Amino acid sequence: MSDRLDEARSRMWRLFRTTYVTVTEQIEKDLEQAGLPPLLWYSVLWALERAPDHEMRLHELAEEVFLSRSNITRLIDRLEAAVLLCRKRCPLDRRGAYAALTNEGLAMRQKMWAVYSEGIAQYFTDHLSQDEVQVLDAVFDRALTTAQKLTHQSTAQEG
Amino acid sequence: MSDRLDEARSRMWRLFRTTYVTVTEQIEKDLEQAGLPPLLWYSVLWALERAPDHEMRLHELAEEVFLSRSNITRLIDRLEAAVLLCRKRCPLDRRGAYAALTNEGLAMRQKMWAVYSEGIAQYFTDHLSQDEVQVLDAVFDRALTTAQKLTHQSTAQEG
DNA sequence: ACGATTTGATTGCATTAGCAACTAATATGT
DNA sequence: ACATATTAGTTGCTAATGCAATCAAATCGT
Repeated sequence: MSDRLDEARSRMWRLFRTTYVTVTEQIEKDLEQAGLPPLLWYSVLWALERAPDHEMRLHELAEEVFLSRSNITRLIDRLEAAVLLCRKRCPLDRRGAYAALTNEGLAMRQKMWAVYSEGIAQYFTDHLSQDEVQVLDAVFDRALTTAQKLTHQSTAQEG
Repeated sequence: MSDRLDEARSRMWRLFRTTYVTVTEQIEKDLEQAGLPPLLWYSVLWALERAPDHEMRLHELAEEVFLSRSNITRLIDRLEAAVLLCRKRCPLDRRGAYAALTNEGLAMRQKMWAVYSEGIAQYFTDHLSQDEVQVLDAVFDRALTTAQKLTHQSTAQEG
């Protein structure tokens, strides 16, 4: 199995990982310093903003932001308490609930994006050529597609 | 500020982030399924294995694995309880402590690497050409260097 | 040399995370 | 149609995280 992963690839993986953590951590600090909520909140707000009618079912959100069910409940609690979204009953499935973006949530996402995008640029993408961006895009797109295929495959086998 | 980050770059960032989370999460699951500890433990063991005499000061480790001081204390507690490392007094600085890798820790890292490397390959690097690996390596290396420079700069200003 | 500051590690406390158990509602299989 | 299984969401419990406070030891300034 160590044959599959040559020196260059494992080195690259290490850099990948470190870059992710470093950049993300720095952005989190910038957000906090600006008195804004963490990146996770941004992910939720952004997912809702893209969704039709600015609302999503909780389990869809959980999948979108890679969180467990129980955790999404509590996260939505906090966002609701901050009036960035509100819960709505689902008429078609009376078990279910929607999380719906509020105007405050919309405004908050924009405020966060100012800091967030600045961080992405400053700590990462400013130093990339157009060609490099292209390569990274292609690579991640491919990796994601296959990784997700494998993931669903294995979960299907389990159940 | 949105000028600095064009469509291609922000899309690429989103893919970068999602790829990292997806691949990492899948590897964590594989480790757990194999009855092995999480990736964080691996990072510690691997850092120690590379270090001279297989031992490092706690604060060095904290920096290496991006954890707060208090957290590294508790993490080392757990690893010590699992006999994968042991604390050693530092003769030069009597405040300080070393974490020193044990034989069990060495063996554990190797066992984990079998699963870990398999995951890296399967979910990510198998689908990359040599050229792509080269580009990613260069890009991350550059990003890391500048991000770390900026980070230390800002913390220096603060203090 | 000695008081003031900084640094290394640990502990207390509050927040956040995941797993498992639970409730309610829907889907399925005969 | 009715018992069974699945799915959606919430809640209880435990583990893990970060910040602030603490304690001990080293360093700095004079």
